[in-house]
Amino acid sequence: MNEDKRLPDSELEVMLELWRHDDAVRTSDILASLDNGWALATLKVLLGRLVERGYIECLRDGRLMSYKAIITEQSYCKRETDGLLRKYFKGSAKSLVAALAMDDTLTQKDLSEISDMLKAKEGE
Amino acid sequence: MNEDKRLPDSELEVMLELWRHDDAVRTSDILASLDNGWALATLKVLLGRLVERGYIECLRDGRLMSYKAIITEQSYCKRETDGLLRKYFKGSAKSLVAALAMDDTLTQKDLSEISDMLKAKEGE
DNA sequence: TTTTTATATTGACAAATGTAAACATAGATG
DNA sequence: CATCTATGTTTACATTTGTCAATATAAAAA
Repeated sequence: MNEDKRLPDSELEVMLELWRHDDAVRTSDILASLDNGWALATLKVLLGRLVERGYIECLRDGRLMSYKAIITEQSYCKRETDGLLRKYFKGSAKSLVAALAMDDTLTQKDLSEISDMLKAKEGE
Repeated sequence: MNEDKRLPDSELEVMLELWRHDDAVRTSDILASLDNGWALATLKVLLGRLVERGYIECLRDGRLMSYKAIITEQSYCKRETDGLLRKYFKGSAKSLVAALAMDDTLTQKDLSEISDMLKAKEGE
Protein backbone atom coordinates (compact mmCIF):
# COMPACT_ATOMS: atom_id res chain seq x y z
CA MET A 1 0.00 0.00 0.00
CA ASN A 2 2.10 2.90 1.17
CA GLU A 3 5.76 3.03 0.31
CA ASP A 4 8.56 3.49 2.73
CA LYS A 5 10.17 6.28 0.79
CA ARG A 6 10.73 9.63 2.40
CA LEU A 7 8.25 12.31 1.53
CA PRO A 8 9.28 15.34 -0.47
CA ASP A 9 9.92 18.36 1.73
CA SER A 10 6.81 20.23 0.76
CA GLU A 11 4.52 17.32 1.47
CA LEU A 12 6.26 16.67 4.75
CA GLU A 13 5.50 20.22 5.81
CA VAL A 14 1.86 19.50 5.30
CA MET A 15 2.05 16.27 7.26
CA LEU A 16 3.80 17.98 10.14
CA GLU A 17 0.90 20.38 10.33
CA LEU A 18 -1.72 17.65 10.18
CA TRP A 19 0.08 15.74 12.88
CA ARG A 20 -0.41 18.66 15.20
CA HIS A 21 -4.11 17.81 15.22
CA ASP A 22 -5.92 14.63 16.10
CA ASP A 23 -8.98 15.52 14.14
CA ALA A 24 -9.44 16.45 10.52
CA VAL A 25 -8.35 19.96 9.53
CA ARG A 26 -9.87 22.34 7.04
CA THR A 27 -7.85 23.28 4.01
CA SER A 28 -8.02 26.93 4.92
CA ASP A 29 -6.84 26.23 8.45
CA ILE A 30 -3.90 24.27 7.17
CA LEU A 31 -3.00 27.10 4.88
CA ALA A 32 -3.29 29.66 7.64
CA SER A 33 -1.24 27.62 10.10
CA LEU A 34 1.52 26.88 7.70
CA ASP A 35 1.76 30.54 6.91
CA ASN A 36 4.43 30.10 4.31
CA GLY A 37 3.49 32.01 1.22
CA TRP A 38 1.78 29.12 -0.59
CA ALA A 39 -1.10 29.74 -2.89
CA LEU A 40 -4.17 27.73 -2.01
CA ALA A 41 -3.78 25.79 -5.21
CA THR A 42 -0.29 24.75 -4.20
CA LEU A 43 -1.50 23.33 -0.94
CA LYS A 44 -4.35 21.51 -2.66
CA VAL A 45 -1.99 19.83 -5.05
CA LEU A 46 0.17 18.63 -2.21
CA LEU A 47 -2.86 17.39 -0.32
CA GLY A 48 -3.95 15.53 -3.39
CA ARG A 49 -0.57 13.89 -3.73
CA LEU A 50 -0.62 12.87 -0.08
CA VAL A 51 -4.03 11.30 -0.52
CA GLU A 52 -2.73 9.31 -3.48
CA ARG A 53 0.17 8.10 -1.41
CA GLY A 54 -2.23 6.98 1.26
CA TYR A 55 -0.79 9.27 3.88
CA ILE A 56 -3.97 11.19 4.54
CA GLU A 57 -7.65 10.96 3.92
CA CYS A 58 -10.02 13.56 2.71
CA LEU A 59 -13.30 14.19 4.46
CA ARG A 60 -16.06 16.18 2.84
CA ASP A 61 -18.19 18.50 4.86
CA GLY A 62 -20.58 19.94 2.37
CA ARG A 63 -18.50 21.52 -0.30
CA LEU A 64 -15.57 22.10 2.04
CA MET A 65 -13.05 19.48 2.82
CA SER A 66 -10.77 18.59 5.61
CA TYR A 67 -7.87 16.21 5.85
CA LYS A 68 -6.66 13.82 8.46
CA ALA A 69 -3.43 11.87 8.75
CA ILE A 70 -3.63 8.14 8.21
CA ILE A 71 0.06 7.44 8.58
CA THR A 72 0.97 8.36 12.14
CA GLU A 73 3.78 10.68 13.03
CA GLN A 74 5.14 7.95 15.25
CA SER A 75 5.54 5.47 12.47
CA TYR A 76 6.92 7.95 9.99
CA CYS A 77 9.28 9.35 12.56
CA LYS A 78 10.51 5.90 13.41
CA ARG A 79 11.23 5.21 9.78
CA GLU A 80 13.19 8.39 9.49
CA THR A 81 15.06 7.80 12.69
CA ASP A 82 15.95 4.28 11.71
CA GLY A 83 17.10 5.57 8.36
CA LEU A 84 19.37 8.11 9.97
CA LEU A 85 20.73 5.46 12.28
CA ARG A 86 21.38 3.09 9.46
CA LYS A 87 22.98 5.59 7.16
CA TYR A 88 25.26 7.46 9.51
CA PHE A 89 25.62 5.33 12.60
CA LYS A 90 25.82 1.77 11.33
CA GLY A 91 22.45 1.22 12.90
CA SER A 92 23.76 1.84 16.37
CA ALA A 93 21.59 4.08 18.49
CA LYS A 94 24.37 4.15 20.99
CA SER A 95 26.67 5.79 18.46
CA LEU A 96 24.10 8.42 17.69
CA VAL A 97 23.58 9.26 21.32
CA ALA A 98 27.30 9.31 21.89
CA ALA A 99 27.64 11.79 19.05
CA LEU A 100 24.91 13.97 20.51
CA ALA A 101 26.62 13.86 23.86
CA MET A 102 30.01 14.70 22.39
CA ASP A 103 28.80 17.82 20.69
CA ASP A 104 26.83 18.87 23.76
CA THR A 105 23.46 18.57 22.10
CA LEU A 106 22.76 16.21 24.96
CA THR A 107 23.91 16.94 28.48
CA GLN A 108 24.87 14.70 31.31
CA LYS A 109 21.74 15.87 33.08
CA ASP A 110 19.59 14.83 30.12
CA LEU A 111 21.18 11.44 30.21
CA SER A 112 20.59 10.81 33.85
CA GLU A 113 17.01 11.94 33.51
CA ILE A 114 16.46 9.50 30.72
CA SER A 115 18.17 6.84 32.71
CA ASP A 116 15.80 7.43 35.58
CA MET A 117 12.89 7.32 33.22
CA LEU A 118 14.09 3.98 31.94
CA LYS A 119 14.44 2.53 35.37
CA ALA A 120 10.91 3.61 36.13
CA LYS A 121 9.73 1.91 33.00
CA GLU A 122 11.49 -1.32 33.93
CA GLY A 123 9.97 -1.30 37.37
CA GLU A 124 6.49 -1.05 35.99
CA MET B 1 28.95 27.83 -2.03
CA ASN B 2 27.38 24.63 -0.82
CA GLU B 3 23.76 24.56 0.13
CA ASP B 4 22.33 23.08 3.25
CA LYS B 5 19.71 21.10 1.43
CA ARG B 6 19.60 17.36 1.75
CA LEU B 7 21.13 15.42 -1.09
CA PRO B 8 19.00 13.29 -3.37
CA ASP B 9 19.10 9.63 -2.40
CA SER B 10 21.21 8.53 -5.31
CA GLU B 11 23.87 11.13 -4.69
CA LEU B 12 23.86 10.36 -1.00
CA GLU B 13 24.62 6.73 -1.79
CA VAL B 14 27.70 7.88 -3.60
CA MET B 15 28.76 10.12 -0.73
CA LEU B 16 28.32 7.32 1.77
CA GLU B 17 30.69 5.25 -0.29
CA LEU B 18 33.26 8.04 -0.58
CA TRP B 19 33.08 8.66 3.13
CA ARG B 20 34.23 5.12 3.72
CA HIS B 21 37.61 6.17 2.35
CA ASP B 22 39.97 8.91 3.41
CA ASP B 23 41.69 9.05 0.09
CA ALA B 24 40.36 9.58 -3.39
CA VAL B 25 38.57 6.64 -4.98
CA ARG B 26 38.55 5.48 -8.57
CA THR B 27 35.31 5.60 -10.46
CA SER B 28 35.46 1.89 -11.13
CA ASP B 29 36.07 1.13 -7.47
CA ILE B 30 33.09 3.21 -6.44
CA LEU B 31 30.95 1.38 -8.94
CA ALA B 32 32.18 -1.98 -7.78
CA SER B 33 31.69 -1.20 -4.11
CA LEU B 34 28.23 0.20 -4.52
CA ASP B 35 27.27 -2.90 -6.39
CA ASN B 36 23.79 -1.70 -7.14
CA GLY B 37 23.01 -2.22 -10.79
CA TRP B 38 24.05 1.24 -11.95
CA ALA B 39 25.52 1.75 -15.36
CA LEU B 40 28.86 3.51 -15.30
CA ALA B 41 27.29 6.46 -17.02
CA THR B 42 24.77 6.78 -14.23
CA LEU B 43 27.46 6.95 -11.61
CA LYS B 44 29.42 9.49 -13.62
CA VAL B 45 26.44 11.77 -13.88
CA LEU B 46 25.93 11.63 -10.14
CA LEU B 47 29.59 12.29 -9.52
CA GLY B 48 29.38 15.26 -11.84
CA ARG B 49 26.42 16.64 -9.97
CA LEU B 50 28.21 16.21 -6.65
CA VAL B 51 31.21 18.08 -7.99
CA GLU B 52 28.94 20.93 -9.06
CA ARG B 53 27.43 21.05 -5.62
CA GLY B 54 30.89 21.28 -4.14
CA TYR B 55 30.53 18.06 -2.20
CA ILE B 56 33.43 16.28 -3.81
CA GLU B 57 36.44 17.01 -5.92
CA CYS B 58 37.74 15.23 -8.93
CA LEU B 59 41.36 14.22 -9.23
CA ARG B 60 42.87 13.17 -12.52
CA ASP B 61 45.41 10.42 -12.68
CA GLY B 62 46.28 10.19 -16.32
CA ARG B 63 43.05 9.59 -18.11
CA LEU B 64 41.41 7.97 -15.10
CA MET B 65 39.82 9.92 -12.37
CA SER B 66 39.12 9.54 -8.75
CA TYR B 67 36.92 11.43 -6.36
CA LYS B 68 37.27 12.59 -2.82
CA ALA B 69 34.76 14.03 -0.41
CA ILE B 70 35.11 17.69 0.44
CA ILE B 71 32.08 17.94 2.67
CA THR B 72 32.77 15.70 5.64
CA GLU B 73 30.43 13.01 6.79
CA GLN B 74 30.52 14.60 10.22
CA SER B 75 29.16 17.90 9.05
CA TYR B 76 26.57 16.42 6.77
CA CYS B 77 25.48 13.97 9.42
CA LYS B 78 25.11 16.75 11.93
CA ARG B 79 22.90 18.67 9.57
CA GLU B 80 20.72 15.66 9.06
CA THR B 81 20.56 14.85 12.73
CA ASP B 82 19.64 18.40 13.62
CA GLY B 83 16.99 18.32 10.94
CA LEU B 84 15.48 15.17 12.37
CA LEU B 85 15.56 16.63 15.84
CA ARG B 86 13.91 19.82 14.71
CA LYS B 87 11.23 18.18 12.65
CA TYR B 88 10.10 15.37 14.91
CA PHE B 89 11.40 16.19 18.37
CA LYS B 90 10.93 19.93 18.72
CA GLY B 91 14.69 20.20 18.65
CA SER B 92 15.05 18.25 21.84
CA ALA B 93 17.75 15.61 21.76
CA LYS B 94 16.42 14.37 25.03
CA SER B 95 13.08 13.55 23.42
CA LEU B 96 14.79 11.64 20.68
CA VAL B 97 16.82 9.61 23.09
CA ALA B 98 13.77 8.99 25.23
CA ALA B 99 11.96 7.68 22.16
CA LEU B 100 14.86 5.40 21.32
CA ALA B 101 14.86 4.12 24.85
CA MET B 102 11.13 3.56 24.90
CA ASP B 103 11.17 1.36 21.85
CA ASP B 104 14.22 -0.50 23.08
CA THR B 105 16.47 0.69 20.31
CA LEU B 106 18.60 1.93 23.16
CA THR B 107 19.13 -0.10 26.31
CA GLN B 108 19.81 0.88 29.85
CA LYS B 109 23.25 -0.58 29.43
CA ASP B 110 23.91 1.64 26.41
CA LEU B 111 22.86 4.62 28.43
CA SER B 112 25.10 3.97 31.34
CA GLU B 113 28.03 3.34 29.03
CA ILE B 114 27.44 6.66 27.38
CA SER B 115 27.08 8.28 30.73
CA ASP B 116 30.44 6.90 31.78
CA MET B 117 31.95 8.11 28.58
CA LEU B 118 30.63 11.58 29.27
CA LYS B 119 32.01 11.65 32.76
CA ALA B 120 35.37 10.70 31.36
CA LYS B 121 35.14 13.53 28.90
CA GLU B 122 34.29 16.01 31.61
CA GLY B 123 37.21 14.92 33.70
CA GLU B 124 39.61 15.63 30.89
C1' DT C 1 -31.21 38.04 -7.03
C1' DT C 2 -26.73 40.00 -8.26
C1' DT C 3 -22.33 40.32 -6.72
C1' DT C 4 -18.59 39.08 -4.07
C1' DT C 5 -15.80 35.84 -1.79
C1' DA C 6 -14.01 31.38 -0.44
C1' DT C 7 -12.86 27.19 -1.81
C1' DA C 8 -12.09 23.55 -5.05
C1' DT C 9 -10.35 21.66 -9.47
C1' DT C 10 -7.54 21.46 -13.50
C1' DG C 11 -3.90 22.11 -16.52
C1' DA C 12 0.60 23.77 -16.96
C1' DC C 13 5.45 24.24 -16.63
C1' DA C 14 10.19 24.68 -14.86
C1' DA C 15 13.53 22.40 -12.14
C1' DA C 16 15.37 18.40 -9.97
C1' DT C 17 16.14 13.53 -9.93
C1' DG C 18 17.00 8.77 -11.67
C1' DT C 19 18.77 6.30 -15.21
C1' DA C 20 21.07 5.12 -19.42
C1' DA C 21 22.21 4.80 -24.50
C1' DA C 22 25.56 6.44 -27.71
C1' DC C 23 29.69 7.97 -28.84
C1' DA C 24 34.75 8.94 -28.16
C1' DT C 25 39.29 7.39 -26.73
C1' DA C 26 43.43 5.78 -24.35
C1' DG C 27 45.58 1.49 -23.08
C1' DA C 28 45.81 -3.39 -23.22
C1' DT C 29 46.04 -7.56 -26.15
C1' DG C 30 46.54 -10.53 -29.93
C1' DC D 1 49.35 -2.57 -36.02
C1' DA D 2 44.34 -3.71 -35.52
C1' DT D 3 41.16 -4.68 -32.23
C1' DC D 4 39.13 -5.01 -27.94
C1' DT D 5 37.97 -3.12 -23.52
C1' DA D 6 37.44 -0.06 -19.82
C1' DT D 7 36.54 4.59 -18.87
C1' DG D 8 35.03 9.08 -19.73
C1' DT D 9 31.67 12.47 -21.88
C1' DT D 10 27.49 14.01 -23.80
C1' DT D 11 22.83 13.98 -24.68
C1' DA D 12 18.44 12.40 -23.69
C1' DC D 13 14.27 11.36 -21.47
C1' DA D 14 10.77 9.85 -18.12
C1' DT D 15 9.31 10.93 -13.46
C1' DT D 16 8.91 13.57 -9.50
C1' DT D 17 8.69 17.79 -7.11
C1' DG D 18 7.50 22.76 -6.43
C1' DT D 19 4.50 26.21 -7.65
C1' DC D 20 0.64 28.50 -9.76
C1' DA D 21 -2.77 30.86 -12.91
C1' DA D 22 -7.05 30.12 -14.66
C1' DT D 23 -11.43 28.48 -14.13
C1' DA D 24 -15.63 26.85 -11.90
C1' DT D 25 -18.89 27.07 -8.04
C1' DA D 26 -21.24 27.26 -3.77
C1' DA D 27 -22.23 30.29 0.00
C1' DA D 28 -22.47 34.73 1.89
C1' DA D 29 -23.37 39.49 1.47
C1' DA D 30 -25.43 43.36 -0.52
